[in-house]
Amino acid sequence: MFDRDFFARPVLDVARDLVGWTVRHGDTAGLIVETEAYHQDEAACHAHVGVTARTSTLFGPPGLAYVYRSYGIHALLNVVCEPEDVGAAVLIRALDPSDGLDLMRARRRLDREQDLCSGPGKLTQALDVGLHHNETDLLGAGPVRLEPPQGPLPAPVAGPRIGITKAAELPWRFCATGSRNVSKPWPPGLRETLPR
DNA sequence: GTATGGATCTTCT
DNA sequence: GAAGATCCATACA
Repeated sequence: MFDRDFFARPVLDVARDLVGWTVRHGDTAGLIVETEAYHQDEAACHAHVGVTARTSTLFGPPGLAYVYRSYGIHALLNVVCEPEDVGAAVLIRALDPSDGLDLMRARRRLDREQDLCSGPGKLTQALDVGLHHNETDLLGAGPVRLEPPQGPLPAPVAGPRIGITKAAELPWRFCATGSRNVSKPWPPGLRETLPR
């Protein structure tokens, strides 16, 4: 078992350390291979505007899910980080599918493993995560759960975030080396992160 | 292989 | 009324 303090740490550290964890919902699960950090101090974060009906989850207890609709179509899954009253979260951007592949294929109406969870909107569809999971606990009490990695992991690489227009220069995207299931190929000149 | 545009809806102005 | 942390089908090279 792990503790809520893990998620109360700086969001950049949590984003880096979550690479290699497992997200599980029912019979489907996958290994996290890509994350991005968002913090209220930078403009790309929803919490940047302060506490509203939409963003209140981000200021809640660490370890909760923040799920919102993107482009009117997709549900995106985040993990709330930093102490309560600080608006920050880690976006889960891609998984290596590990359990329930056939169920994922049925939900995604696709065959190729590489296409099942290689994007933030894809993985929520594959795992059947929806807006009703917003504010549920990811630490074992809710239907969607995070599980820590079994053994030591290689340090992920860091680079700029994807699909945003504000604060796009910050290198707050973290990616597992060697996975083919990332949402977008890594740019040249990738950087090793500091050891965990 | 890359490029483009449509789908669709919550939130805030 | 516009913007947006996306995905996919289609068009072209």
